[in-house]
Amino acid sequence: MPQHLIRKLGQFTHLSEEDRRALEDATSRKVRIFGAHQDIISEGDAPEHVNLILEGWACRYKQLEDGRRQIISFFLPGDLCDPHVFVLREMDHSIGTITPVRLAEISPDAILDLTDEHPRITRALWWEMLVKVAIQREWTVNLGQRTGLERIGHLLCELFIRLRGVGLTEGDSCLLPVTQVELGDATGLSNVHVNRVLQELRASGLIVLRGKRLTIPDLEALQRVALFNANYLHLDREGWHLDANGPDQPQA
Amino acid sequence: MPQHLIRKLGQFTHLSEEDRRALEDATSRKVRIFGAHQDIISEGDAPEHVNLILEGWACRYKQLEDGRRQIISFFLPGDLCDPHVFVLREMDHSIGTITPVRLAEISPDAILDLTDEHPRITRALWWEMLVKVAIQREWTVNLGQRTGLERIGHLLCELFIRLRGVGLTEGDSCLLPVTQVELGDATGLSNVHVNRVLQELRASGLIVLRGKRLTIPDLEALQRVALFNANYLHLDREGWHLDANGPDQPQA
DNA sequence: CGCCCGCTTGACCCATGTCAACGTCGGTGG
DNA sequence: CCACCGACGTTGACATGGGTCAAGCGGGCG
Repeated sequence: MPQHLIRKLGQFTHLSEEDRRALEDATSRKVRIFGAHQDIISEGDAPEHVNLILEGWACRYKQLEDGRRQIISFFLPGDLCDPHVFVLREMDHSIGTITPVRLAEISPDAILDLTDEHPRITRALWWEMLVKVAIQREWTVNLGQRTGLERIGHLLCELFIRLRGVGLTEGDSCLLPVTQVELGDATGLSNVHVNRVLQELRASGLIVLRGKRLTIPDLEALQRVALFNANYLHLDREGWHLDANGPDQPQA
Repeated sequence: MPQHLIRKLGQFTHLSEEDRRALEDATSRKVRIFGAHQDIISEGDAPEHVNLILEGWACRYKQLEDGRRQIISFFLPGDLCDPHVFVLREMDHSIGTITPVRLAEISPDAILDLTDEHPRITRALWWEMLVKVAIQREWTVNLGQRTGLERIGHLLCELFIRLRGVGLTEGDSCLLPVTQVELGDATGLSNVHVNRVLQELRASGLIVLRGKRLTIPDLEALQRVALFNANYLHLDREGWHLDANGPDQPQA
């Protein structure tokens, strides 16, 4: 079931067969289905379990009193929503679906069991959490310093590379099931301006975007115009040096 | 020594005398001094220890190739820089001082000892980390959705409340040792525009800012114009419900 | 005493927002 | 099977928040 999560964590460290089984076990107890544009948990609610996205896209967002809305981050398949929020009493933001979503609910206890018994999983979950925070920092830079064109380009690079990490790209293309309004909510731009920026990216051949399919013919070129540096995604098998079994452990 | 940290964690949970001693012990091994505008650690470096700010202000920042700079967050006295970064191989951003800074270097091992032996400290550090991430999310909203006036107002509210949490306010005022350029780097505005916004806040009586001293005569009023909601700081003694000693434990 | 850094102000400009209309496509019901 | 509808995308005209450039100012420090 949680192939995407396992594949993602595999970018950081090597997981044993038993690690995988433990992950499968912990994430198959309770599965829930949501339609598009539904709240999974709302601001003010008490967080009760950790959610693992199995399929579909979701996002964190925050709505201001006057209706302005900011998408704070995207959740893709394989993403965990806050392994440790239950330390806090209530949510300060909402998590909602973008597409229909299938997710696994994991109890705090199951997370504790998992990490108690499996040091590699523990470290891998740490890595996944630290990367998530690094992404949040990068969004701060994106919104604070980059132009509209750079913001959209940067976001597209990030999403493509994250999707690739969970096996959801085909060659140089992937599905991008978000509307232009949602891209605007994520980048702090109006939908009209998002549209114009997309036209510009298309016209310069940096992207092909038809319907929900995004193709990036030359990822490096797009990275260059968006000032995108992937270092914040920490993708270079960093965990191997911490892995007690060493990098020589054969891949299953 | 680490009064500010202890005071801050006390907003979340009750720490025993012994917890405090352990904190004092772990944070007094190695103290370092930095001048203003120096890097504590630079992008690309390998993180080696956790830094606790004892005195002075610092910030995370990221510099784009063309010179644009974004301040990603502020570190105030009592703030820890990333209790767990050492899982990652290299820094994807820099941490630099704003004023002269005195900080304690804590080794990863010391953190592990601390958390192994002291469950309340563990939970309190979790809380402090989760709040830090929540602040990062709020900055995303700030930069993405708020106007210049709201951004600056929001930042001032946040800083004031955080300083109050570590005992660094006097009544309705505090020290604000940052230049207008730095405020601009944090809010994604030009220094010129920051200046005009500050004038406007002054003119409307919402702030008094002379030299490095900031006074907020009516914090609620400022919160209102900045659309500031303090829920993301999770300040309401949330930890008491988790504290084995219960809320009835007498305050030292 | 003089210099430099940070603050302030004015004039002008541009990226992006707003408003409004129109196009297009997929789904639904008659 | 067609007509309609609503959501999303596209386009143009115009407005504006905030950026840029440039000059002046004031005070703390060498």
